[in-house]
Amino acid sequence: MTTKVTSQQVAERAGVSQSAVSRVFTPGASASAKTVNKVRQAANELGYRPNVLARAMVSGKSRIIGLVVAYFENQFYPDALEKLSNALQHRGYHVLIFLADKTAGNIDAVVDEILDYQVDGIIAASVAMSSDLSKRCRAAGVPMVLFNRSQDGVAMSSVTSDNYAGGRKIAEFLLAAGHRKIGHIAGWEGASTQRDREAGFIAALAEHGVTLHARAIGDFTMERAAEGTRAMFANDPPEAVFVANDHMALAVLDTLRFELGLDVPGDVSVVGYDDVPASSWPSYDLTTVRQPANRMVAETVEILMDQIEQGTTDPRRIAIDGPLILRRSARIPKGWST
Amino acid sequence: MTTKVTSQQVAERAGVSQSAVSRVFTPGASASAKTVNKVRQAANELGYRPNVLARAMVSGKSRIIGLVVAYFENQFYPDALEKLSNALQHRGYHVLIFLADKTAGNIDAVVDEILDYQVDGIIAASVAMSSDLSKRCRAAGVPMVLFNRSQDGVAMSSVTSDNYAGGRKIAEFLLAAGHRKIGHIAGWEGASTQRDREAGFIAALAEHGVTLHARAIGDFTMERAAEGTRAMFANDPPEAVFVANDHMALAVLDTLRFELGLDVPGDVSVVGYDDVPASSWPSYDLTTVRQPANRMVAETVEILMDQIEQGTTDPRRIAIDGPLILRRSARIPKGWST
DNA sequence: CTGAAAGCGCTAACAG
DNA sequence: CTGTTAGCGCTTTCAG
Repeated sequence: MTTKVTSQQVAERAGVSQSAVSRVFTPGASASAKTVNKVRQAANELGYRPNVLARAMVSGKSRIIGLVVAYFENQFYPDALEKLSNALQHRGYHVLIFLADKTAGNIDAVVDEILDYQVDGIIAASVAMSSDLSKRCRAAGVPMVLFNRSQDGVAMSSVTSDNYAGGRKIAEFLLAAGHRKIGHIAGWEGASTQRDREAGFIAALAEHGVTLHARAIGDFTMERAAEGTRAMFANDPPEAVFVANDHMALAVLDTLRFELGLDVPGDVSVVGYDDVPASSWPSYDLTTVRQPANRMVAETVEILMDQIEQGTTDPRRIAIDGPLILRRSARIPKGWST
Repeated sequence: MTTKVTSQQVAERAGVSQSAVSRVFTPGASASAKTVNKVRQAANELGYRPNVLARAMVSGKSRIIGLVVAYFENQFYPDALEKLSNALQHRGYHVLIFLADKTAGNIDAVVDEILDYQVDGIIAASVAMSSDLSKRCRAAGVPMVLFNRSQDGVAMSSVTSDNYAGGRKIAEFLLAAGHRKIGHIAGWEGASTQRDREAGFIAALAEHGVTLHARAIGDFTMERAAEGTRAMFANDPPEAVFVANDHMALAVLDTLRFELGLDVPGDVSVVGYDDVPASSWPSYDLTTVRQPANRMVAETVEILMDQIEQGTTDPRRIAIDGPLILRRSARIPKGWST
C-alpha cells in the first residue's frame, strides 16, 4: 500500500521546499527550469498528483460543476449529459451529478447538497427552479444556468432551443400539408418548453384561422401519451398530431399503428420535438424539430465559464433556432424539399 | 452576497466553541441538548451548512464515488447510471462522472483524474481495466468495482449478469424453435460480456451438434451491426440470429425489415441481450435476455460500501442470472410459455 | 526565484 | 460534555 503522496514528500526527495513543489504544479507559476526538473522527476518517481480537494480549499475553486438532471428516460438528456460532461472536462472541470424528480419538490434539497460540495457552478437540466433557490445560489456566489428550461420572472441564465419558433414551424408545416383537424399531445404543463412550444403552435394555427381540434396531456411520459392518444382517437380523430416531444411521440406512433391500426402518415400525420436518436430509426422515422444539442451545450458552458471565470453576473437567456427535420411520419406538403 | 458561512461564525453566534458546532453536525457526536439547540438555531439563522470538502480533507473520506462510463448511446447505461446514483445518494455518497471511450486508451488518464478528487471508490461501467490500473487504485487505497464487465487475471471485484448462462439460454431457445442455421452478430470482441455470451451460446449449440452458420462483428454500434446484417444476409442467410446486445439488435431488426424486406419472425428470428426499454416498444418487441439492472446495482453498491466502510479487500465476482424475455421477434417453440 | 509562515474550514484527540 | 490545540494538503503572501 503506497498510500497518498504529498507535496511535502516530493519536496524532500527533490531537495526543495514544499512551496516550490506547489509552484511547479500551479499553472501561473514561476520556477527555474532546474527546480521544475528536479520536482517533476521526484514527483514521477513517487507517483505524486496534487490533491484537488486541498487545492480547492485554499483557492476557493473546486473545479466541480453540479449537474441536476431529471427525466433520464428521454434520450435527449443522457445525450446532453455526455456532451456537457465532455465540454466541461475539456475545460478542466468535472461533473458531480444529481438526479432529481421531474416535478420540483426535492430540488431544493438537492441544490443544498450540491452547494455543500463547494461547486463552482450549477447546471440545472429539465428541472424548474424556484426563485428562492436562485436567490440561495446567488447568495452562495455560485452561478447557475438552466439547460432546456427557462424561468419567467427570475434573473437566471438559461439556454433552450427556440421553442416558440419551433412550435410555429410545426403548425405551418401541418397547415401547408392541408391538415385542418389538428391535435396536440402536451407534455408536463409546468415545463417552459411545453408552454413555449404550444404557444407558438397555437399562435401560428390562429393566424390561419385554425384552432386546436383536440388536446390531451401526456406529461412527458410514454404511458400517459399513449392514454392521451387513445382518448383523442376514440371519436372524431384529428388528421394530424403535434406531440410535445419525441419521447412521447414514439409511444404515440406505436399506439396509433399497433393498437389503433392506423396508418401513419396515411391516416394521420405525427410530428414530435427534439430529434432524439430513436426518431431517425427506420421503425419510427419521425418528423420533428431538432434541438441543437451541441450548440445548446456550447452556449451553456460558455455562459457558465463567463460567470465563474470572469465574474459576469448579468443573466443571459439564449434560445437557439432548430430546424424542422422532414421524415416520413407526416405528410409532406407539395413543394417542400425533403 | 451572503457568501459562505463557516462553523466559526455559527459558533460565535451560538456562544459556543467552533468544535461544538462541528460536533453538532457530526453524526457520531456528543453534545448536550442545550448546545445542540443553540447551534442548530444559529446555523439556521445564518444558513450554515458544513463544507464537505473541508470535512473530506481532515476525515480522509470525501463521500464521492467516481463513475467511469462509456457507451452512453446504449440505453442500458444511462439507466444504470440513474439507478447507481440513486442508490449511492441514498447512502450519502455522490457521483463524480467521467465519460470514457469504449476502447480502453484514455481510461488511464481518466482514472488519474478521478483519483485526484480523493474519491472513496470507483465504479467502472463498460470499460476494460488494465491490471496496471487496478494496481494503481489499490496502491491509492481506493476500492474499485467493475460494472457489467469482468476482467480475467485481475484481482478486482465485478458485477455482471450471468452472460454465459444467458448465451446458453438463447441457444436452447432457438434450437427448441427448430432453427439450425443460426447466425451471431458480435459486439466489440474486447468486451467480457461479448466473450461470455458468445461462449455460452456456442457451447449450447455444440451440445446439440450445431455450429454457427454465420458470424459478423457489430462492435456494439448500430451502424456496424447493420453492415454485418447486410453481409450476413447477402447469401445463404440464417433462419435465426443472436445479436450480442439489444442496442445492435434494434438496428438489425430495422435493417432486416425495412432494407432487406424480410419478415421477423416469419423469415428470421432475432434475439438480443439486455432488455433495454426500447426492446419492449411495440415497433420492436424484441425477444431478449434481461440484465437485472436493479440487482446488479444493488450488488455493486454493496460490494463498494463493504470495501469502503468495512475495509473488505478480497475481490468478489458476482454474476446474476437474468431471464429470457419472450416477445415476438423470434419464433416461440411449442410448449414454451409466453 | 525560493523558503518560511499563515491559513482555507473542519474533525479529532486531549485535557479539563 | 466542552473548549483548546493540532493538523489534513495545498496555495499564497512575504521576505530574502
